Amino acid sequence: MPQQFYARDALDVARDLLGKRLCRGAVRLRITEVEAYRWPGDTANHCRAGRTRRNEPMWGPAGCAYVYLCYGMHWMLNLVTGDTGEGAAVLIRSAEIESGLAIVRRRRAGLQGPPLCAGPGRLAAALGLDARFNHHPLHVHGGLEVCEGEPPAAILEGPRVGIDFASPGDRKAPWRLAEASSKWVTHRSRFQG
DNA sequence: TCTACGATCTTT
DNA sequence: AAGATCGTAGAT
Repeated sequence: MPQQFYARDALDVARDLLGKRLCRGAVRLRITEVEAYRWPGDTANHCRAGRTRRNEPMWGPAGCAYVYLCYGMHWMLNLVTGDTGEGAAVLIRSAEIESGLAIVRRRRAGLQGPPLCAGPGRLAAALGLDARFNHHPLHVHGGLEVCEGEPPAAILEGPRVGIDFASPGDRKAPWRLAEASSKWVTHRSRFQG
């Protein structure tokens, strides 16, 4: 996807990322679940308190990766959105493995059992991501990139996961999006009927 | 420096 | 319901 694709409101980018393909070498994943961290005023957003060393990529140009370590053990992949100077991003939470299953299994050697690619920690592990991918431009060919794909027929919308510290309004905001028909979605019961 | 805690995942 | 496990942020 061109850089322009990412230079919009995180919620719009999140919706359009569903069904797109996330590729690194032979590993190709179809995105099934995402979360938008918007700007400004989103109290769940890592940038809520301004610029810090960790959230640096989020203030930079759209289309770059924001990769950070969560709970001391899981890498999270975010794609920076909006204009430079705004702190917004989309967290990629789950995907379906379209190719490169053997490589993904190898990378997940330390973890156990299926599902292989549901949940943001597993997804980053499947792609073999770590701090080296922080700031990586997704819109540049080669390395890690996002390619065209078929959009989902129906989309589920619900509150984001793991943000109990945010304001009541932001905790309720339906900014987690998922492909309704996909098996590769976490916390299904938390979506509206 | 010091310390509390987190956009998770697994097993119980 | 809780443990693994460590970088970050805000306070000192």
